[in-house]
Formats: sequence, structure tokens, C-alpha cells
Amino acid sequence: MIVDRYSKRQQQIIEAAINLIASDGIQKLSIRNLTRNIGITEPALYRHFDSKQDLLIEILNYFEETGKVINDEICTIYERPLECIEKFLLLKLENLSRNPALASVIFSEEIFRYDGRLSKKVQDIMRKNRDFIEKLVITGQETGEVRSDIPGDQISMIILGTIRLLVKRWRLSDFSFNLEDEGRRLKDTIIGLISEGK
Amino acid sequence: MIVDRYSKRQQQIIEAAINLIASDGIQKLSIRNLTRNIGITEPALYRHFDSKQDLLIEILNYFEETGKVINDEICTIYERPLECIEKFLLLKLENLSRNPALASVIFSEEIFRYDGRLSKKVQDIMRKNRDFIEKLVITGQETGEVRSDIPGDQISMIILGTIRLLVKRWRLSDFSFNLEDEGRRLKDTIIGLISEGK
DNA sequence: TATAAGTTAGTTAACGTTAACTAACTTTAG
DNA sequence: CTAAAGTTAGTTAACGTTAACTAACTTATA
Repeated sequence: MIVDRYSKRQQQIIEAAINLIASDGIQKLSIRNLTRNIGITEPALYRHFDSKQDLLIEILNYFEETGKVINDEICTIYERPLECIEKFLLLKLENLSRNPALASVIFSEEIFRYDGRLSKKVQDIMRKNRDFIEKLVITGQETGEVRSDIPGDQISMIILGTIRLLVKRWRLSDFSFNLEDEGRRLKDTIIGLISEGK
Repeated sequence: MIVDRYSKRQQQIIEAAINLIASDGIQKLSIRNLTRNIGITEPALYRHFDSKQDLLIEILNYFEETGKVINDEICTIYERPLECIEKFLLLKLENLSRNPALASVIFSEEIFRYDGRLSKKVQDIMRKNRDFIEKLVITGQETGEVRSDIPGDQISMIILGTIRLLVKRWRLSDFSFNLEDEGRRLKDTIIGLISEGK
């Protein structure tokens, strides 16, 4: 799993960290916690990662890469922009559903805020999704699939903002509802809302 | 300012805390920081608040109360639900614009996540806004002002989610754009989108 | 047998909080 | 009206805990 540029132990550490983040939130992730969970001592971790920051960066990298895989996949399989937006939403929701830790990480900008490298990375990930959707919306407006009476950046803000809030509520409710089901309903509404003509 | 149930010193502490939160984020707010900023020693703070948690609760109370004042004001001045939603958005954006710390607090659920009292309070505040908008949307649908082809809860999610994302971007960009201007544009779009007929 | 991966036993820095005490007021009592 | 008693708001010094991290030594592996 994950990526082959990591050793077995590194993969194990990253996976354990993700699981801990998923269950207890990112700010409960300490080296103590993490290493105890794996069954090694704290200093042993430093044989595999130079610092906690480095470990967190690798976790963010992992999520960034899986996100990229999703986006690339969409582009090769589907052609119509509106269809791509639809698939984007479905795949992202599915991905979050399977990796609740990702929801924790997505909403941790506040925690990373004053760590330059980490907050830059989180913002990068956000920006990539934003750019991806915004481009789809704009080409959709050019092909006439997406309504043109609203600026593309606003449409993308509506799409991402709405989904983000759904995910936030899912997380705050301790994942108590089915994200994919609710997301599908919301996706249908959003697609209907931004389509040209009725 | 604030409320008269606090002493001068308590008000000063609360205000200083809000300013520190605005500039450095909520998780940089330590008793050390705060008291140094005011010019008293750490233990002196405990003459005015029993614990840090108590202080944070009071800060949240303050924001909750100003939010309530806004909502009550809207209800007495305006009648048409759509008009109320419009004013709600404008007043909230104005309030955030004047109190950037509020944006920090709004997005700190992740930090409070494992403090029962604090996370409950934050969720209360979120829920109040949600209920307020959802009710307006539903009565708007009944009076025929708001489109009825989309469930009310979804419309309220679109409204709040979109605005939330705008505020989040404003915060992540270090308040680098004019929130009220951008918000007004977005508000017009949202109102157009949810109005019945075109 | 050298190196990778682990251990024990620490370090430094920060956190919220408390104990013990004091200067400067205000209130009460003789 | 003055002196004792009490209150308010502050001080210094320290507490116990936790955080990330490290130096030095040991074990396991290729």
C-alpha cells in the first residue's frame, strides 16, 4: 500500500498515524501515542522520520497523491465537464468515507496555521481541488453545459463550500450518517442547480 | 463594551484574548501569552477566571450573544424571509469583518474537539445559525419566495457552506481581500439561485 | 562484522495551575 | 475617628505533566 518510496516500517508508521488521526483527531497525535500504538519506543521513530513535522508532511503527501490519482482518473475516463464534476464529487466522497482521517486532516488548517511547511501543504491541496473544479466549470460554461449567468469562480465556491460543510457536519457528528448517501443527494441538487437550461 | 456582568479586568482579559486569537490563532493562546500581553502575571488571571476553559467559554458566550443580537434584529426589522436571509448574510459578514477573531473561533472545532464543554458550545453556535437559516428558507418556500424544488435543508447547506468557504479563504489568505465586497457579490448570486422564478 | 533498528535514560521547553505571601484598599467595631 | 479585620488583586516560586527530541548503548540482521 501507500507508495513504494517508503520502507515497511515507514508505511506502518504512516498508516498507524492516519488511523490515530481518524479516531482521535490530529491534535491528539503525539509521538508517544503513535509509537506506543505500534509497539516501539519513541526514539525508534526517529530512525524512520527526522521529525514529527516530516511525518505529517508525508501524511499530507499521501493524501495529496491519492487526490491526484482521482483527478487524473476522472480526466481520462470522462469527457463532458459536468460529468467530470459529478464523478469528482462522488469519488471524493467515497474516498473520505473510506478514510475518515482525511476529513480530520482537511479541517486541520487551523492547527497547522503557524507551521509554515504544513499549512502551505494543506493550502496546496485545497488549491488543487479548487483549480480542478474551476477549470471544469469554465470549460462547461464554454461548451454550454454549465450556466453562464454566474461567474465560474462563484459556481466552484458553491460546489466546494456546500460539500465541505456536509463533510464537516459528518465529522462533527462523529461520522454518524452515511456520507455517500447524503452526498449523492446533495450532488444531484448541485448539478441541477449549475446546469444550463432546466 | 462586551457585557456588564464582567468586571473591568475580566473585560480587558477577554478583549486581549480575542485580539491574540485574531492575530495568532486560538491554539497559540496560552495563559502566559495572554497575561504577558496584558501586563500581569499568570496567577493573577486566576483571580478573574477559574480556568482557561472558563475563559474560553466566556469568549464563546460573547460571540454567541452578538450573533443572537444580529438574528433578533433581523427578525424585528424585516418581514420577507428572503430579505431576512439577505440581511443575515450581510450582517454576519460585516461582523466577521470587524472581528477577525470570530473567524478563528468558528474554525476551531477541530481544536476544541476533545474538550466536551467547548466543543458543545461551538456546535451550539453552528446549530443556531443553521436553524435560523433553515426556518427562514422553509417559510420562504411556503410563501413562494424561495424555490420549492430543492429541500430546505439542502438550500440552507448551500447558503451556509458557500459563505463558510468564503470566510475560510479570507482567513487562510490572512484577510487579504475585502470580505464584505466579495461576500456581497456571492450573496447576490446565492439569493438569485434560491429565488422562485427568474 | 558492519550497519540498521531498537533500547534506556535522559534533555529542554512549554503548558495550566497552585501555594504562600503582600500591598493597598474598604469595611467594621470600640 | 481610629484601629482592627477583611477583601481585592497582585506577586514570586514552584508544581506536576506533557511535548518533541537526543546521546549513548545494545541487539538483530544481511
